[in-house]
Amino acid sequence: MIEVFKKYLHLSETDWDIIAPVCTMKKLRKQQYLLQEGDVWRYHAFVCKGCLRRYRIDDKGDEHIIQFSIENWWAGDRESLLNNTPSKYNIDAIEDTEVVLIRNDDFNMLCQKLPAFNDFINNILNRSFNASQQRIDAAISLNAEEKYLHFIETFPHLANRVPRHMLASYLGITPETLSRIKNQVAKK
Amino acid sequence: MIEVFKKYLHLSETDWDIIAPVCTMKKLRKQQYLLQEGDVWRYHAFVCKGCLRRYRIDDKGDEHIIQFSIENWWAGDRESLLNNTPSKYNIDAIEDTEVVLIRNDDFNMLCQKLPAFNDFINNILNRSFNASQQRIDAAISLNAEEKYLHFIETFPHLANRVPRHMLASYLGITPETLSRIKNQVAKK
DNA sequence: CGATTCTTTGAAAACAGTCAATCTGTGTGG
DNA sequence: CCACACAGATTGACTGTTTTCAAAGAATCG
Repeated sequence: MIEVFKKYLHLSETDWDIIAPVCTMKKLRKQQYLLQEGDVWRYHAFVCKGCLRRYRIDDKGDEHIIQFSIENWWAGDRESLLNNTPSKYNIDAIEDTEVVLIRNDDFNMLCQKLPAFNDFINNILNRSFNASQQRIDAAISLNAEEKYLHFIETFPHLANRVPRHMLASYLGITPETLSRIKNQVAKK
Repeated sequence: MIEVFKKYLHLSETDWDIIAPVCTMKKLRKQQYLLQEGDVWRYHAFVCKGCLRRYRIDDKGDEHIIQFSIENWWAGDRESLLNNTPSKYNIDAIEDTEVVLIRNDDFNMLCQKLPAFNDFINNILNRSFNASQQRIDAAISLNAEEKYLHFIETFPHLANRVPRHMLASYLGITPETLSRIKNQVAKK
């Protein structure tokens, strides 16, 4: 559980004495919500095991997946967290999942007290930022087939782990199109 | 020039005594490059006046605009900056533009010495991050017409300021499609 | 004013989406 | 443990949207 967290974030034991008390372990069953549209998100969530998805439901009732979060990544809704506004997203578990939750004020305290923690977090933020820039690039530059190929190249592990219709939603194409593309690609 | 920078970032005069020496003013003519593909980006650039675009050129020679930066926003390539790698982007001026440049090490020094500066930067980063999340959402959820409407709603000022073919590139559609959509929308 | 670049328009082709039917696999309850 | 139900995946035929290519108009800049 929290061992995973520890393993990933290399800090001294005394640092951990500060971190541990503000951490809450949460287990999610497949399909279970971590956040529902309309609620305000107040945490930072570190995924120790499993896989989460963050998605929006549009006027027509269609789901659009903004993000997948697997082990060793963070999940949540920064927008809701920072602005104290109701979230427009849902977050739920694609697999049985375990997360560490840290309340926002505790989190800020950790960033202030522990420079190593702060650096760690900044590093993650920067990588996330770069990742979203690349996703924008892919979304505006590539056609459906290229988007699929780009995805399996960038996240080879995820492609088999995520249900196809969710992958389609993430890529911004229909499940039917994705299915046809997969066939087409397989033939080559 | 730097007055604009001052006006936007509210700090004491003694703080400014620290900031001013590490700032370089740079004027760019329309069309002039701030960064070219292959170069390593080593600065943080604050736009005082004008408008920049960051774009990538794909294998077919087509441009894809990742970002516009207008007054009071930052520009640059974080990926190149943080990883010390050659940039895959070009940045150039859409209008005559004035930017303040701060070298990365100076910038980090400012963040450390001046908490107010650090907060200011973090705030910008967070807002940029949220903006890119929303752009991803739009890119995967909307059709061409909706993308256009979403843009002029989100950035009403920019729509008239940016050449159409660049707006098309930013939205991930062709100039022809954008032209037709505009007509169609105007009729309603 | 002339040249270049940008924008618009039209027609055809390529692409992706929709709808409906079938197939597959998984899990649940009898 | 089997059979059934259900959700997800695939396939086909069709529709609609977007791109492509080519040409003609506008706008801009030297």
